[in-house]
Amino acid sequence: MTPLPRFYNTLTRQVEPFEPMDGRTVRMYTCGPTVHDYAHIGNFRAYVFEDLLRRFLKFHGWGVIQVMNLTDVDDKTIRKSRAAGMSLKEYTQRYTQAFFEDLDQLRIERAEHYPAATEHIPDMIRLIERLIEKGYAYQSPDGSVYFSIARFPTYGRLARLDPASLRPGARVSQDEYEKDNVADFALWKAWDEADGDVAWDSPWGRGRPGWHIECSAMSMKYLGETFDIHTGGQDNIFPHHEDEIAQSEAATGHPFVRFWLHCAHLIVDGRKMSKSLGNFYTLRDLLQRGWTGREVRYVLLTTHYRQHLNFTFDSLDAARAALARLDDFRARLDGVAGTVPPASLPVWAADADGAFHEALADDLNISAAMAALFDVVHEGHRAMDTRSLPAAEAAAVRAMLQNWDRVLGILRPDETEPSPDVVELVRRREEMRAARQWAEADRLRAEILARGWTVQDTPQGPRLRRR
RNA sequence: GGCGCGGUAGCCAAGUGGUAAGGCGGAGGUCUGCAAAACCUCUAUGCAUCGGUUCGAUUCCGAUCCGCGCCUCCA
Repeated sequence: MTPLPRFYNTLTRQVEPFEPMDGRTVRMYTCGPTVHDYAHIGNFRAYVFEDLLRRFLKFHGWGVIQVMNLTDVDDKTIRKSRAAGMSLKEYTQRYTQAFFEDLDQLRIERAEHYPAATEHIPDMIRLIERLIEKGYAYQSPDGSVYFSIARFPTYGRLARLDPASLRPGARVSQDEYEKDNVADFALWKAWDEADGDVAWDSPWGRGRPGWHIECSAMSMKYLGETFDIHTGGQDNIFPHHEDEIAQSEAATGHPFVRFWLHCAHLIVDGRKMSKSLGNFYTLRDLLQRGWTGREVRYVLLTTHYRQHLNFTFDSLDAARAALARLDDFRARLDGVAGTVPPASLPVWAADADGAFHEALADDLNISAAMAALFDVVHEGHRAMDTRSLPAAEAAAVRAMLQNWDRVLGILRPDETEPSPDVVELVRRREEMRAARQWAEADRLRAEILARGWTVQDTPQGPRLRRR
């Protein structure tokens, strides 16, 4: 009955029907943050996309086991923690906590596992040992270990890159002469002075893991050697995900991941976000400017994930207006439905329900899903205008929207209560209105507005709305 | 240079080989003490440009122009 979801698989560059391997539970891995600073809205675009994916898979009826890694050891975390005079752990814990606070603001559901790299060093070491045993990795004189891409013939398949054409780029560091091939990548990095006291013992001496190996070790630990979905930003396709495939499949001999889903980048005012352009925003920056996490979520959510998202303050304005409309509709629906038990859906709502599910099943076509949502708002208002929406049907529509919000995560309003003085102003305005003292009533309305609330006079009495 | 993505109304953004969803914004009207919200009407003879295929293309093919991403550790 329900349509099988179809997703665009980077591996095949095609939209393919998706079903979990075991038919019931989707196992997915999502590349998480490097906890060296507050995450920016470009990062959160990816996490909101992954949240939509996870919520939709559940909405569709499957279980989900999602793993998101926390990279808490790398060049940046080491450098910044030392600059701050803090231990690595102390430093990364601060930003890990900030990350989870931001996730809550954006209404991003928690994954089942958030493994930290530093807590899985033994898993990584074992994986590297397997690769050495099988001849896919070699130790360099300084004690680093590299993966030999020459030993892995399908290297470059995901990114569609020809390994032979890979040339050293500007960012290749000085110590790379240790490698057999410039495109070989580090599995284990021998300690050097810049690492300070950050080091673990290994069969190859003291050092720390390379970046890619954590994702292979932790994903396979929690999800098995072959799992359903791996996601990330498209900038991770190469080299990160390419390298994950190489080291994982070389070690296990099995396919690593069935579906690779990548989201496109976010740009701001038509340009790449950068500190020098002054268009670089963290979520905290936007909250400080008075935007809500819900509004930011709306903007990040409602552009299809494979489309470049142009983030602007105009788009936040539009989000605020659209959410206000949704809130007004919901409030009106509540007024009609009351506490009556739901009946069956009116035809227009049942149609929209089907369209909503089908839209998301079509590679997460959020635009079409939102169109279905606004069709419901429109038809619902029309029905209520003509008093042709019985309470039981209104209750059914309300229940349907609550169900949709399991996927969208935007319909539930923020709980903001007016302060007692605003409530008092509203009460006095009602008195003035009852006494037909329009000038005074209007003055009070202006005063209420100045305090951030709009008053709507409805048949059920005055209704307050933020801003 | 290699690989890839995109150019649809004022802004954002779906989509289809048969004649352009939706959101924001704007104009007029209904309702309202006045508003707000809602509702009604209007807001792309055209989907970067030029060719081609076709009965018919925004949708397929080719070329051109413009914008963007990745090419070794940025979601």
